[in-house]
Amino acid sequence: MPDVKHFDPDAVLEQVEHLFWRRGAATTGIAEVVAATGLSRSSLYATYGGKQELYAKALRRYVERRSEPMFRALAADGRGLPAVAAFFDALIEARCTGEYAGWGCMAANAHAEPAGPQVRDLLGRHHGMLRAALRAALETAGDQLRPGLDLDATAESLTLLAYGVNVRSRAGADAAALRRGVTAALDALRPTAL
Amino acid sequence: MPDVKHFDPDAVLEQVEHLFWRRGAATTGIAEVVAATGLSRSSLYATYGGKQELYAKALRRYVERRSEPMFRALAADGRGLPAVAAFFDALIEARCTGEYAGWGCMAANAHAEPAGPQVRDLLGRHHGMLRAALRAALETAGDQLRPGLDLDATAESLTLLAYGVNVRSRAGADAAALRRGVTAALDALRPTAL
DNA sequence: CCTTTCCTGGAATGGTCATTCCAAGGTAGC
DNA sequence: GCTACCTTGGAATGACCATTCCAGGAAAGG
Repeated sequence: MPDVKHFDPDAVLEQVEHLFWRRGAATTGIAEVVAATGLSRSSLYATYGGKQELYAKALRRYVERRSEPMFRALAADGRGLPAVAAFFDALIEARCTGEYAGWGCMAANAHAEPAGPQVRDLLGRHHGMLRAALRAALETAGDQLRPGLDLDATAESLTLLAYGVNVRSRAGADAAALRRGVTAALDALRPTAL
Repeated sequence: MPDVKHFDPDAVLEQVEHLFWRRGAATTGIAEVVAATGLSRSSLYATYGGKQELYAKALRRYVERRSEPMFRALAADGRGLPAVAAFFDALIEARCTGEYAGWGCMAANAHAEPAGPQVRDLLGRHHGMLRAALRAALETAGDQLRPGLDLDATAESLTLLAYGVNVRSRAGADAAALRRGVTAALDALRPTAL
């Protein structure tokens, strides 16, 4: 009983993820998925279900395998503000140079198109985990931060900043400009130098 | 020679703008545009061109008639930080309550889909004008700001923040949370109270 | 080595897409 | 009131969409 697949489902899903990430869900046809993966239509449908499910699975892979590892590293990094700065540096680097430049963040992109409950859950989870990671990083910042700062609200503002970076990077925003904006936001959190 | 149209082209374009704004370009069919406007296909094509041109015209209307008036008001308001706070309050109010709640910003949404040169120009213009307006407002803030602040970089960071608000509001983000995030970002710009 | 079982590939299908075309209708000038 | 012209509405068109189906094939158990 060869109930083993003749291909690696996760490797294929990664190619699908790349396709939906770059092109979006609505404008990407199954024919393109077939061409990109080399699989046949029937194998795709049998393995992953229809297009909506396929997109949801690809987005899930993106969130779990790409976003959340970065969020976990940020939350575990105990350095405080330098950790936050490193996170944003890595984000801008990933968004503006290399293989995925100009693709933006797949989760941020997904906000623009009509989404089913699965996708909506993933977007809420993405936002919640980023916010929690930033909050955790800020908690370790101690006196790197100006006194009296509301950590919850600050984490929320940095989360929104990250979404802004993601969106604008898709329009080919200048990496240096993004870095300046992020640096300004982080510098404002520091105590006033005397 | 009745070269007058039997309808108001701008009123129709506003309905089209609403449709594309809410539903996105790729997922909206011409049939829906016909149903929403009451016009016939031939009138639409004769007046506005094909779907791409129609979308570009609708986005142009959005930028010129909705975004830029707010940007101009922000740039002309001489109050400094309160002007910026009022701008963000109005933004969140518009994004989370009333007729357009959950629609996000049409220009921010447009980042997610493949765009022709016209659309790309409009997105650059949108970002540039918002950034310039924030910069102008910050210039009038005087000692409401902590000393030594880089106004260019701060304007960029607030621009990114606004895009973040726009994106997240499309996923039904809580208005109060957005307000807290914005407030934290603005508070960080103020001089430290002693 | 043969049978059984499930996966695979390509063709087939009904629906929807953007776009075009043509006859009908209404208005301005004469 | 008549003619000429432009706009309109609805039907027609060809391409592409997501999805399904069926025959062929490869691998494991006996």
